[in-house]
Amino acid sequence: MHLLDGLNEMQQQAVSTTEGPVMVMAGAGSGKTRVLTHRIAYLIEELGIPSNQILAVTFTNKAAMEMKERVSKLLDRDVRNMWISTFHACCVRILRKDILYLNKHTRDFVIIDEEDALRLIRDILKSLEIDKKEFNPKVLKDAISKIKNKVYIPSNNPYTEEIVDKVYLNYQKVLQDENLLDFDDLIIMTIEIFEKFPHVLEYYQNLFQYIMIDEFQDTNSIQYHLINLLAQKSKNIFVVGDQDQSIYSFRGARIENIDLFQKDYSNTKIILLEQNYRSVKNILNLANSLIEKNQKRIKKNLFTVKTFDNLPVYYRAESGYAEAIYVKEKIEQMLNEGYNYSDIAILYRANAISRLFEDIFIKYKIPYRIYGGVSFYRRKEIKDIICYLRLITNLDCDFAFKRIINEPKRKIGDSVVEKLTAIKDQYHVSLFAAIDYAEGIVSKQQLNALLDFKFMILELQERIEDCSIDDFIDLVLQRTTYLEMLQAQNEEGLDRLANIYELKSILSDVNEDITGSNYEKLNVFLSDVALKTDADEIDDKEDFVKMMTFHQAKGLEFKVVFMVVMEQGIFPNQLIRDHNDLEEERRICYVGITRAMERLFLTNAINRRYQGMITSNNPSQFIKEMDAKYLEAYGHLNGSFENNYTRRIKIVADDKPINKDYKVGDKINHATFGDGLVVGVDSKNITVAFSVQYGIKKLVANHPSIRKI
DNA sequence: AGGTCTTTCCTTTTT
DNA sequence: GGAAAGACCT
Repeated sequence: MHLLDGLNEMQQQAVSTTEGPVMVMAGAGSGKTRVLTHRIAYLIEELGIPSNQILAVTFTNKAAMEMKERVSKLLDRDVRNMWISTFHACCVRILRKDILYLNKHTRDFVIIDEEDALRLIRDILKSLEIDKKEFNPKVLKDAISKIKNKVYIPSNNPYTEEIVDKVYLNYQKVLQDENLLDFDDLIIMTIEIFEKFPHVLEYYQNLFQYIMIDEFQDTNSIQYHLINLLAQKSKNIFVVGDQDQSIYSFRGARIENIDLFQKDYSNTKIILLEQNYRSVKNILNLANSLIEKNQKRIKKNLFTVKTFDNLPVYYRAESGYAEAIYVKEKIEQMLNEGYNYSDIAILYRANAISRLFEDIFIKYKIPYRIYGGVSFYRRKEIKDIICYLRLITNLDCDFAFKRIINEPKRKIGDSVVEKLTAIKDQYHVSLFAAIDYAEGIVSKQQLNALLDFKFMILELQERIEDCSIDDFIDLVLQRTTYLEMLQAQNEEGLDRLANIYELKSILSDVNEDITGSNYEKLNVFLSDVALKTDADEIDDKEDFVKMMTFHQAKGLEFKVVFMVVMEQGIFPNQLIRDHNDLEEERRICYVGITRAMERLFLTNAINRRYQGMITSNNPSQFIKEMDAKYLEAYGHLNGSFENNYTRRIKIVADDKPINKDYKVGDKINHATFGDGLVVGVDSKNITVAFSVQYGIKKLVANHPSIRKI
């Protein structure tokens, strides 16, 4: 049975235990994706389960895509129509079919992202005349999301329930009126249909004979509720998770679901995957020694057979700049040792940290790519063009209308939109249709601008089938004068235009993949564009260093990992409130370490510029918590905080001397003995005269505690 | 309505 | 330090 070949005993068990509830506790790098993909293939090939009766849920598009690809390879056939997707995409697929039951939205609802939602909240605050200085829209949005996700809200929040409720109700009303759904709604509405219309639920319960959930430790309450509903009938539910890698609790993820699952499914079979196939011993031991400091966890015994002589390295630089230089030098060293740029990843706690390293990499011509930050589909110009396409394909889409009515500027400002909104409310029409009632309400000039806009959109609508959908972008760009606006902006405009051309090439793929009229093609594309996050797909062909946050690195692996800016206040972050938060930060650190296969570098600096200020942070407490015998430490290890612990870590001479070629008469500084004068030099050592207190010492010349001054 | 100066705010963020 | 929202001026 080839699907079990090459799997260890536990993995085979996980693949072949198909009936009833199963929970797999899969440590980092223990081959859980392998198990999941083989299990799907096993169900289809060995048990003859129809491929559309299996539901596999992942957390990222990337993970879903990877899983589909691997299953497709195992089965040697097209799996495009299988239910392998994220929670949200799965719900969208259900809602596009069944949302009419709720009688609130139509099937062509528009999904809005977080930024769009925030925009709506700001508008609502304005209309309710609530001061946004007093009530931060972002906090309100989070509060609303927490209500929707049924997450407990601490009672000490200054946001009186009254205000939150008021904004919440208005927000929901706007969403319904404008046929919009936010990310939370996708899950909630699906549950609502299932609970109100049992025959719909039954349909899906019968459809999904086998359900599999990846990254189970990161499911939140309603997601858990959803899969519970679906699995009620077959009880063939298979979840894979690792509590030590739960790093999304700030978004409502509940590790408790692991316990809950075992209670809700009393006959759960538990399978432990404890062999790590990714990291060498020293790295795994280091990770284990750290995560043991978490009290709230079940001990496990993750082991590896991979050995390697190198120890993970800790380096404390003098400044953020020096830290980046060190990383650059180590990258060069790794290249000499035979690694490629693409084997190397720089991981950090916050996106803003990438900048310093970026500057150095540009200067020294190290090819790199930053993942995350502002993702492609969130860029202003992309959203603008998408909203043009939305309005053209659906004139009633007020949300799109508001975004682009004055972009590029056509002298239709807020006051005009307010007037149109009043007309809309009075006649119960869309904003676009409200233009027809605007005569006499807006000035003559404004009316003309509105009519120009109207005819422009109508004309584009008529010409939609005239060319391929990607070429239609050019038409939109020209006719709306968006192109003209960008061309007037020099460099920035060119960047934005390049992004739009990128969108165009994505659309040309859509053009080939989907059959039907342009109108239909665009509708398919637009229907779930909000769910797309990374057009920045990893391109393995090119050779570059990857830079990303720890969160983004989850599920990935790299031969060489740099964990940078390991400083107290940044990581763990200063905003943590309690012990639970600290444990989550520690798990983030654990996730970071366990991404590394062969080489690991932890770095930080004594001083750095951060958020416009010069700050000096202590080394991250996590460094101190790691078992020192798995670390080699270099650099500026002096200072009261560290004296304590430098004793605990091995200080070994750096393979590259920081200061070389001393000669008699040089002034140097030693970490412990202070300033001194070189009085003698031989092949390896220097003799230095320090202050009376320390006298004359013979020292290893390239020792990291010595530097030239 | 739109340009420019000034103030404010900064975690993480699979969807 | 730098983006983004807000205030102020034209």
